[in-house]
Amino acid sequence: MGEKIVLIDGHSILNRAFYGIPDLTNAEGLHTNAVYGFLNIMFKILEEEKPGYLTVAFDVHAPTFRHEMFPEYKGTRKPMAEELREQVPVIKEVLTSMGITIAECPGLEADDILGTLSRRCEEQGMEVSVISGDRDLLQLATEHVKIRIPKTKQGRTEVEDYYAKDVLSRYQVTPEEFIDLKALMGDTADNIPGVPGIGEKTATKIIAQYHSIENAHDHAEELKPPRASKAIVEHWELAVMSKELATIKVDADFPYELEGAMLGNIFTEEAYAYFQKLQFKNLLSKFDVTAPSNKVEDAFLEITKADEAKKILEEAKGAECLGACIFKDAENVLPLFAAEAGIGGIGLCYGRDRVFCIRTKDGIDGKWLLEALSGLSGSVSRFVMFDIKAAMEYIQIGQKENCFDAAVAAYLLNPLKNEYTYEDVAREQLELIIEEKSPLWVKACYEAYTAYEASDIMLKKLKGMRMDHLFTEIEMPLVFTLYDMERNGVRAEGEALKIYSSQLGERITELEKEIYDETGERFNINSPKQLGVILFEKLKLPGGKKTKTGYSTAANVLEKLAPDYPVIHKILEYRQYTKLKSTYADGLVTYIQEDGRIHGKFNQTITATGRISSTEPNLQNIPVRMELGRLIRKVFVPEEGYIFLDADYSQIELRILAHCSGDERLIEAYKEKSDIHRITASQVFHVPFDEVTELQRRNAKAVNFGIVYGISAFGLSEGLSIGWKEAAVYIDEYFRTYPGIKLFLDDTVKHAKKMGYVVTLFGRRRPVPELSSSNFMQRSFGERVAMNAPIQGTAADIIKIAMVGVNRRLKEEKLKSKLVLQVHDELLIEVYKPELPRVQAILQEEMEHAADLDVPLEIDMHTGENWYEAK
DNA sequence: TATTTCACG
DNA sequence: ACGTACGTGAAATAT
Repeated sequence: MGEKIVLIDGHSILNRAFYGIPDLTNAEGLHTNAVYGFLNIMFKILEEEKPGYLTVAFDVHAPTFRHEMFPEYKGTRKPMAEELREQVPVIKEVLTSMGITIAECPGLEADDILGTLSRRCEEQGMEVSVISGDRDLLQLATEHVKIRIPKTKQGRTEVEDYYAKDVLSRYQVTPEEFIDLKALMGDTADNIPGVPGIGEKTATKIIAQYHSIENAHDHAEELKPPRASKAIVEHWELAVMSKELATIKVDADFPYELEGAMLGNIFTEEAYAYFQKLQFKNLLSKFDVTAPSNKVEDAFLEITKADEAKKILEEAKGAECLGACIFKDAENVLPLFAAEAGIGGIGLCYGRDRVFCIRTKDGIDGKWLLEALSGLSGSVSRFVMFDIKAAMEYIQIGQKENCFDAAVAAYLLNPLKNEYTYEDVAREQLELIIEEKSPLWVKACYEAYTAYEASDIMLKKLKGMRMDHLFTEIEMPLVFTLYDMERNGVRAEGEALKIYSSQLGERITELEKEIYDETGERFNINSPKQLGVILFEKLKLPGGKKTKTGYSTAANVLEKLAPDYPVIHKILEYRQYTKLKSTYADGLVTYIQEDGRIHGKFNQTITATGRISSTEPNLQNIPVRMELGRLIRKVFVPEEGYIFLDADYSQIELRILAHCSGDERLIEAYKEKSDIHRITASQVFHVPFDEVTELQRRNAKAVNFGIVYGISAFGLSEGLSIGWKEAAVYIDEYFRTYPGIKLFLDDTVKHAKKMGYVVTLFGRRRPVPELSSSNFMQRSFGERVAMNAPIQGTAADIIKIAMVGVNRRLKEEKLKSKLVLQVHDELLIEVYKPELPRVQAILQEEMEHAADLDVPLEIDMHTGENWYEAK
């Protein structure tokens, strides 16, 4: 067998990747999904084929036509989406950086290049694989030329392979005849007209029998459907022209050196840098080259001697700015012992040539080192770290006012990213690429250096974006508030959870049995796949497909589809119980620590809107809506002598909307009465307040929700289970009633489209890149985001202010009561009983006065011996 | 690792 | 013609 070459249809694969992969952008806002998808397909093919040669063909973008004589059939093509267009030069650069040959030639389409190259290579005795998303290429298939069509199914790419015989068995025509097939049936995507009235079926029949349009034309009288017979004679010229259009050149004349297409190492340093810039993290693992060394690194020093460490720590005292990090002893230590071993060392930077990693070795004790760092944090003018809250497990912060959390700053600059590591910040703020395989001590130096060097840059950017106040006065103080809250934790009764769990377990077993009886089969009820088959195929329930992998068995779908089947209710009940058992009863016990409390994490750099998120465990989604689940809250209890005090804002988001829009009627409504949904119903439906029906109130409530989510008739109709048109009427009536809201929302979207981002009352930004998408769905999503983010974000700002205020007051007034939970618009405080009146006053003041709006901020407050009672 | 479902605001 | 409500996280199953 001869040498192997892979030929890729550049635009076709890029196009496939673009539509097959959800939108991706790198830090600079450059769209990268098509490039990413292209590379994935290419790597997959290369791994499979291991070819000796590779070439990627592109069309030249100057206005050239494959067939100059029929330009009208090429001129109607839709313009390429801008998000895709901008990726074309990128993929070319990336390929070039990998030393991959790009073939393009003015006047020639990629198809013709591929056809000609495949023919030339085959003639030299090579095996050829042509990769394209375009079935036109099938005409090139031979015994040695394989056409490969990748399909992105459910995120994975599968490839359909066609040698000549495969084309025959799939389409009943040879590759050569495939051209004639196309000529008859036409191809709208490629602007090949074909013969009117002849579709795929007829065309296949004709070509399979007569092998060419010419022969078919000669035997026109015999052609089977008389309709086709007539058509082929009548439109003979069109058929000939179509054939010409459909024919790919295999003898084009353009320069090409096979030697240049030989595959060397494609994982070059240059390519590595590109991949980093494009943020193709999981593709970086394919590289085993080392990136070029950076100059800053030359100044880094590893310190292992105690006296040197002492000198440095002394020198760092009183520095203008100190960047620091703490790292664990990661290398070659079993996890079991790692905790015992403590830390591996610290990174320090207080000048561009003052970058050190001090390791805990021989004479350097971890505890001593951490104490020294604690001291430094109080002596320097600015103390910078990534994730100070996490660092506080190891050090005590000297003065909180001078702290700068680089991760939090980076989050404010762009809240859409997944993580805020020093590597990311180094790349984005310092244009510094850190080699993944660097030794641990070098990484520590980089982290400290990045903290030191980027803090100023980021602060300037925050100032420029008017977020310096948000950062210094809200987010940084919040770091310490969250730390306190995590440390406090919340007490939970493990025994009660276990009892609850076993009770659920009993009912689950019962339900399981009943479900098996009624379906006549034992299966895994938790498997949507198995359940779907049982319900929709075996029991033949009405309804059908929903998700891309099969049937949807989501509760709302099942409820709507088959409310009359008792099995359905059993299954939904089963779901409810298993959810409660696994996620809450069993899930929570594992988090109870020796002190009887759960110390969950509250994350400050996760959400796109500015909200806090809760993990390990998530304490922000403890059941409350259903009584059965709500019971779980009884296991959350204060310690002896304490009582829970819970306060939540009353409709904070709608109040924010009232304030921001300045809509007079809504503002008036809030100044008067408290049942806002009823007022809305009364005003929207033009009925007296006291005569509003339950249904009207419910509808008004849904509309209020919809407004906050970024209203759409479709969404509202889903939420209310009503028709699309009816929902549109509600929205229309709502906007007629509150014209200020409509104006405000329109304005917000307009601003977002112009500026690319939206802002909260306190200056927090959320970029909305989806607004510039050419995809309708994405763009609509962007519009809803633009309407929702300022409202949800402002609510987040306000409760953050309240949290900081409450926590500060509790500490200032030396109270024993402590903040234990935040659930977006709700705070839970464990109150030392004698302090209850004082704490109630503090909570009320700090929450209601966190912001000064045109409408009052009201809270509902309750006490209780557990969380169930306090809500 | 991705998908589905469901808990919360 | 397109096909969704906004923001999260955990567990279980499928791949």
